Amino acid sequence: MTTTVLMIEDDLAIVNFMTAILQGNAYKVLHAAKGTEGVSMCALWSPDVVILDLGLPDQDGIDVLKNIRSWSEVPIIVVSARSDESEKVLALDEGADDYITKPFGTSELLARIRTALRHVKKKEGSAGKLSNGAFEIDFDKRFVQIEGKQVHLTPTEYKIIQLLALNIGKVLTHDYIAKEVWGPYSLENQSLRVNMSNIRRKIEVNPAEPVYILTEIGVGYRMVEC
Amino acid sequence: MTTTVLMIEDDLAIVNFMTAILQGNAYKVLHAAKGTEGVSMCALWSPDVVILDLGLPDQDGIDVLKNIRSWSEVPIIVVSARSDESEKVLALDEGADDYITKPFGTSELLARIRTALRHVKKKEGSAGKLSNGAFEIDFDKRFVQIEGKQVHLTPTEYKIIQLLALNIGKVLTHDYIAKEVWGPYSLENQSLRVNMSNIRRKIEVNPAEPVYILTEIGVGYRMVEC
DNA sequence: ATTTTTTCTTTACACAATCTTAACACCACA
DNA sequence: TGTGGTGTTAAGATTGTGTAAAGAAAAAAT
Repeated sequence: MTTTVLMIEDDLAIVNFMTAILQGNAYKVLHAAKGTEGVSMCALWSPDVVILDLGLPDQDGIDVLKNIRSWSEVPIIVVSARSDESEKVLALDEGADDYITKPFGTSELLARIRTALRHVKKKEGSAGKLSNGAFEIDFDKRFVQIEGKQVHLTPTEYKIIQLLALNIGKVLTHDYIAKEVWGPYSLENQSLRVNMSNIRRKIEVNPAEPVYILTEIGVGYRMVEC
Repeated sequence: MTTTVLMIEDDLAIVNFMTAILQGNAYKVLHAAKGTEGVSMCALWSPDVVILDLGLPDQDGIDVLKNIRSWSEVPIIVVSARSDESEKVLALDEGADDYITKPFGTSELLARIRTALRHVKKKEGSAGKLSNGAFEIDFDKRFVQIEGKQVHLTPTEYKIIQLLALNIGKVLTHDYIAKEVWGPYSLENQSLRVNMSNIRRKIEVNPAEPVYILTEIGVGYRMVEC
């Protein structure tokens, strides 16, 4: 389970330098040079942490911050050459988890990344496996079994079922699931219905009377405990 | 629900200044001048956030940090006059949630406090549970049980029952419930009566003699505490 | 580079759940 | 015996959901 860092930064010198450092510390590094590109990469790859430079050429960095924060809770560390207090306050209040002023030491950045990651790790709780009656899911191996037999799920189906399993017992709204799975792109979420139907055909004995994933009409879906 | 800040700081000038600022922003402020005192006050008062100055006279600030972190997950914002990178890294890795170097602006500190508080809020979830005799409602999971058995509620029914549960013991007027559930459009609400009847059929043993939700004739409805 | 396979999205429609409205029964009380 | 407030039931209208199928897009294989 490698940790992925998305760097949204236009200065190539910094990018190359930081990429080397991060890779040397066993992080996988993604890079976007523009804000718009950064937003879509964030949706596509779901990184574990985002490093955002506010001094981007194409778009106000704060807008990128707001955009990502509107549909994702990924930790965002803002990096800026400006040390105005007003900008710091703005960034932090718009949802940034940290704000570092250039120039900064690499070991400090690494430490702040570790700090940001601590927060999400705690939330996710225990990874590993979950067994719930005849239903089993292994998050590490990306593996779903039903009554001992493996079922094959497409990437989208797996994302959905993983989300429900990580929040077992809780009702997740259509909106929330859609944002987590598809990112900021507002598809008129019939895809979710179709996917759920396909999932049920694969994991339920009788898809018309589901046992594992129930519908809360008008609200969303819930994976039942036990 | 006031938010409490514990300041562990020996410089009285800073303490007085910061206390004024924090109180001006509706925080309740506790203060400890020594590390040992800080640890015990933290245990005693369970503040929502700790501001820790590393330059304490009696004890190494890092030890205070380690101590608190060994038994509490309260957000700790470290403040220091030293800007060594090594100290920052050490503090962050020992569990500090942030590190600010003196001198810093008050609005930045306030923003960082808000950021730290966001994290715990997220982790705590929203509301929690309420159990009232054989009646149980879990707001987080959107789950209602009566005598251990789950009852299925429609969206409207759930909104109503949630409203009553959140104001348990209080009488809520027809008008108030209608506005909360259906918005400002004042429909001549027979729907509320119908919904209440349906709710009672689901949660009461004998709907004709309700136990959980009582009618206050001419006024509204009330969920009784039991 | 081209074909084959898989996956994703959209459309359409049947069916089920929910909401609203209306009609009426009931009870307390004057 | 009315009257006002309330509870219950039923029916149509509305909205939400599940499923199948087909074309588009992406990934894998040749």
